[in-house]
Amino acid sequence: MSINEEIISMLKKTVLSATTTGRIPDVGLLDIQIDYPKRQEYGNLSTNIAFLIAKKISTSPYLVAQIIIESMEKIEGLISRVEIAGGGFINFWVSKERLYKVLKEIEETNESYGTSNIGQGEKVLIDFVSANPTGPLHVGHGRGADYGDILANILAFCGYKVTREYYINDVGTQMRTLGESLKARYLQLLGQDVQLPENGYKGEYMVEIARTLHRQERDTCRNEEVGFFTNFAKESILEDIRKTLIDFGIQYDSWFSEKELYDSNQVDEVIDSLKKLGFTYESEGALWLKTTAFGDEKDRVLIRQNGEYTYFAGDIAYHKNKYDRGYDVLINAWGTDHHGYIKRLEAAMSALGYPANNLVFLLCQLVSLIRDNQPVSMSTRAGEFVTLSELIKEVGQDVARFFFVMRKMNSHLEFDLNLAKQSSKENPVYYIQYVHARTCSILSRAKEKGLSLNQTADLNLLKLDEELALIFKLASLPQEIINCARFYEPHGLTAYLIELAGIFHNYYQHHRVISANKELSQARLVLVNAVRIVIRNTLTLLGLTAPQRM
RNA sequence: GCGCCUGUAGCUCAGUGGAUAGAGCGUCGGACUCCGGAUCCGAAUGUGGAGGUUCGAGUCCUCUCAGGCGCGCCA
Repeated sequence: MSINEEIISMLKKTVLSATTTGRIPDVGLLDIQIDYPKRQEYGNLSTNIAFLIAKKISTSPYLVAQIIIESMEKIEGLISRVEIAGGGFINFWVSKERLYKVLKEIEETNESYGTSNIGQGEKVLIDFVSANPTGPLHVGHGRGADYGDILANILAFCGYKVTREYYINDVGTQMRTLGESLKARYLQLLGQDVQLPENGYKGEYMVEIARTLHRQERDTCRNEEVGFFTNFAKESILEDIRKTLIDFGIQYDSWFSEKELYDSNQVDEVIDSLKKLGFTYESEGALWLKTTAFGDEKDRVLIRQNGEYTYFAGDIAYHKNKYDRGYDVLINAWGTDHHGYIKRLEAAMSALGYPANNLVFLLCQLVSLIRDNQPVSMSTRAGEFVTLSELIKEVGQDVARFFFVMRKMNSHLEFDLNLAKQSSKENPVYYIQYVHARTCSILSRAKEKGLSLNQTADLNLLKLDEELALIFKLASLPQEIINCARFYEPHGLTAYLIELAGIFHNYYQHHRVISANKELSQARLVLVNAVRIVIRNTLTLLGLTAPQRM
């Protein structure tokens, strides 16, 4: 049990006993909150429980707090001091013994320190990036990629069974346009005077693909159908996307093709089901789904007048397929430009009788790139966007990943290339990674001097305020991770790392780890090692490297 | 016009309805002959606006102003 859990359990017991002895009336269930106070003189943790109770029974929070403290069912070795402050806050100081236990725990659990089991083995499928295979990933996709991957890491750490999936939109008009564009570029290489189609893909990468095709097949493809070119373009682009994601440190468990949904009749089947359920109708030559019956603004088309299926039709089949594969939670990490699409998909799934509340939509706001205080144009049509792989090349994988996840996903991200690159030494990524390198360096230095990590080190020697604050910060990692998982917000971990790094650097600057005092040195080495483990585990969750040297 | 998101320090942004609103960058001034100076210490500047809810509001509600995105038988 974590310290927070122990305190909550202690408070629950206390309230129960105060109720049974009649000192407090029965107030029912309480949502007890444990806070981290902002000021050191308020202790390590605080609770507002007295305010909650006082409100229900209309009395003074201070009085309630007093009663709670007097009837406190103390847990042995957990708390060293309790105080009332600010008119009703109850502040706790965690005992040294409890903190030393955390150090032991970190050492023993090592790579798995910070894990929890709030997921209880629930199966989660997270669909992220899923950019159309019509061009290279750009910077905006990078944010979604980073976010989805880190979220998957965090959920897995919290006991969920996570699958990362990429949904490939490989049917429809855009695919035809893609094939036509490649064919035009290819024929141009053969010296023919051919124009790109009107909404064709103008990017330079299409010329590259045409060159590759020409290199492989010479002029033998000149009479091939568009479908041939579509396929060739799709495969080369997907290969490029896959490679870019690997360069970014991201591996998918599954690549799911929309085309296969059609080929295996799953789209027709799902439309049949919807028809039988009576949620469809025909109008103006098209087939509509009554999404308004489930709160959508207007009904949506499934099959167009010209007989083609909409993207929506395929997506319903896709989500049905995901449920049928046995996933409990379906997470869709999309760009904010898809938000209008959520209602209709929820409506469709409700119509089919699937639990809509297991559908989770997480929207990443857009990214704008800034260079030399000027916005960088990222128009896809003109083919002048900055690709993700260019960004990785320019600022490095770690910096790119950290910058993407540093902000809340529903705020816009301004990615300042100059800041990320030129002032890289002032960069928070390095600030954090430096802690890792430094701890590694201290440990190896200690080893040279014949001081090794020792199970029997006397941790009681760690009694400086800075040391206890540092350990307490290490102790809060599991809870930090749980909070991130619960709200699907990984950016909290970046803040955690910056704070932890600050505390450590400060400590290091003012106190020697390795000194003439052998016992003290050994105790401090245990602390340093614990910092190393926590930093490394958290960096790993964020998809970042933990360098031993820099 | 309607819907979603965002307005917090000079800039980029944190901030479970809780106590004196915090970081980084930038600016200015300092630090051990020492385990890594990619470090540390110190200084300054504040919630777009108006109401409301309550013991308490950056956080919740209403209105308003400003910016972004979306409102296809595109994907």
